[in-house]
Parts: sequence; structure tokens; C-alpha cells
Amino acid sequence: MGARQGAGWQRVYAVVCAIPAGRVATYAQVAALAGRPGHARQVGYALFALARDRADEVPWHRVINARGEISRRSDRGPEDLQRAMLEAEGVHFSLGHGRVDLKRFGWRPES
DNA sequence: CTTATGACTTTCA
DNA sequence: CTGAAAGCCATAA
Repeated sequence: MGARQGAGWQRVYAVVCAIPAGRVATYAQVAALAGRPGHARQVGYALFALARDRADEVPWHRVINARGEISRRSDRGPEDLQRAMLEAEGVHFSLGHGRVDLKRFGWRPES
């Protein structure tokens, strides 16, 4: 599979880029804001493609799963890197077990 | 056209 | 709280 950028995910990319520093959004949230509710899986997939092509332009590390944890990828490398970047931005995993408090760091589009 | 796969979510036990 | 199963859908071959 290895998705490529040439899809309608441009909207998703825009949403991810809109996530302010120090905040995190869930896949479902990004999907909904991108006009594709329920496509959380595809969002994650699109982000995978991003990490490959536009990692330098899109803050993919600010997107996490509904539990407030970093999604499990095939390898563990990116996972650690993502956590490090989030902490560097001010997102602390205060809930323990590598969990982020979405009530505190969760992105609210209305804000 | 069909088959395979995947950074998810939700529900039920 | 944890764990398993089903659902969903785009992209690639």
C-alpha cells in the first residue's frame, strides 16, 4: 500500500497543519474536521504517507489516537520520537503510561 | 474488476 | 480497568 500524496487528503493535511503547538488532536477529530467523519483509519494512513513525504511541513506528531496515546506503528522508533517532540512543545504525558490528558492538551477548534 | 493492508474507533464481555 | 472482534474506507498491485 504505501499511499501517495495524490489524493483528496489535502484537506486532512490542512487540518493537521492547523493544530496549534502544544495541542494534540485525535484521528477521528482530524477526520471530522477534514470533512470525512469516520475515516480515522484513513487519516492515520494519510499521515503515514506524510511522514514519508511531507514530514518537514506537517506536524504529524500532534495527531494521536482516541486514548490519548501515541499510535503503535510497525516500528517503535517514530513512536519515541513523536513523544519527545510533543514534550518539547509543552505536551506532557501527565496521565502516566505515556498517556496525554486530552482534557488539557486536546485541541479545541473553537478556541 | 478483486484482494490485501493499515499511525483507528467503538462496543461488548 | 483490560482484551477481543467487527466496522470502515482509501490506496496499491
